[in-house]
Amino acid sequence: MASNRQTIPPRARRRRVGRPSGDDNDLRARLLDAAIARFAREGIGATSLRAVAADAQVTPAMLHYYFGDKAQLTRALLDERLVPALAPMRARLDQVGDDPATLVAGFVAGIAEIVRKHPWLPALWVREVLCEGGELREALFDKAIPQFPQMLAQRFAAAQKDGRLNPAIDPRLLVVSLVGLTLFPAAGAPIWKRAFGAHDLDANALSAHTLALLDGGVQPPRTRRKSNAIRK
Amino acid sequence: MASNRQTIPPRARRRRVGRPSGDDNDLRARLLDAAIARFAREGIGATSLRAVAADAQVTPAMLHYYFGDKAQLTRALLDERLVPALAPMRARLDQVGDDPATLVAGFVAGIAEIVRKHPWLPALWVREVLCEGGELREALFDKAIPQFPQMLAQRFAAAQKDGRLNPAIDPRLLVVSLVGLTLFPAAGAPIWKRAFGAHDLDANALSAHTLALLDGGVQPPRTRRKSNAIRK
DNA sequence: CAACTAATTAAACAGTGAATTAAATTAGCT
DNA sequence: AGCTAATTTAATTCACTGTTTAATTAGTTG
Repeated sequence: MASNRQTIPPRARRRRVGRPSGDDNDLRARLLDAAIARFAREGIGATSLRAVAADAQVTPAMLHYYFGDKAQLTRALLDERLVPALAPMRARLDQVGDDPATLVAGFVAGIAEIVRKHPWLPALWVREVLCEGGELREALFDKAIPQFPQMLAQRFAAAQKDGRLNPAIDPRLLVVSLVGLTLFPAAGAPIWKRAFGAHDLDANALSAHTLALLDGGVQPPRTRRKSNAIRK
Repeated sequence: MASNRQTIPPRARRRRVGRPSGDDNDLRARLLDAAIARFAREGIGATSLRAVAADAQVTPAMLHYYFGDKAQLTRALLDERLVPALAPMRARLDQVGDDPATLVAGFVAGIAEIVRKHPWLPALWVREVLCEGGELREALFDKAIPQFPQMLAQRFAAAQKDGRLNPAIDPRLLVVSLVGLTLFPAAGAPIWKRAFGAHDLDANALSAHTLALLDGGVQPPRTRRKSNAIRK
């Protein structure tokens, strides 16, 4: 809403009409970058192609030239940005063994790496996957993470059968909890950093905390067996 | 009191013009209900007053009559729905003591109760508080939860000093983790229920799982201290 | 160097649906 | 009978949106 007054074009940064000279050969990638940044910040539905074009200092017609229409742009974003961003996680989890502790550690580290490399991802995930009616939810169900959560849950369940996982937790919900302890804090970082004034907490601190919580829970090592405040 | 609520007269889908007969005196509350449901499903920005009015089987002009404009409707929603919905949590946490275990259990139970009573809340929270640019974020910072997270974090920090909290976790991030383990799974329930086909998992199962995870972490009780001797 | 192709902007097109307001209509209350 | 409260109808106002066509310029090639 606020950034849409372009009737007076800034004289400085204005391209001449016609084919430009020089090497602007990765413009398509720049358009994708601009689009994904806007989509993450405002949501796909609320983002106009004009805004994306303005961010990339280009006219809306360029988006049509490179992508056709908005749906195809979104699809390109999914295929060329989101799916590749998530891909390393699968490889990583295939490498670590079947032990729950290493699986969990691998997941936490994997999300941390993804978030570090693609800062737009948590917000986009929340908006377009977590929210009902998000435009990427169905697509991700179909192609990106076909049976990824199920695979994780099954490995947890197998470990639980072998007595290598806390028997009181649910293997499927553990996957949900892992997302809630990694992607969710990443998406909410602006909030809690401000709420706590916690500018000393970086990604490493978050990972360490999360791993400690997942490893031992809230109680201190000593009183684990004696204090049965939450014992069924 | 509830004589003429949502029981639509089968013949008259459309109301007649002019003041209606009978006691339709809780219409304002019904408008708020319709609005909050839409806002949670589609987001405030994407919801038209027309849609809200249609849901309540009323014309858009009624919304103007009762609330003025959209901003005032949103404000009313915040004051009369969201804040009261969150209020019991504070009372609950004042009752349980300062022990981290009871605090955590109280928080989990408190969120579960809120979600049960107000099913729209998780989605609305995600959309309008968690997402950047959410229309309720600033308002909540100002009035609803003024120092609520800080208070929790301080109580955790104090307990940690006394050795009653796992020293490897961060008291502030523990608050974040708690939200990620409760509100987030509630908001994402449609996703994971579908992903896992987990229709056997209800709110109780979720609470039990979460408490178990927070209490002991992922590892089974016996093998906690880096032992690979699997005791059965 | 002429012709063709690629990249780009400018400007128009064709809708859409939004919030809000004014006025008319009906019911209840004194 | 008349005032007030609660509704709907219909009009007003208008900001944008995605998309397309045509013009313009730069490289490329024969």
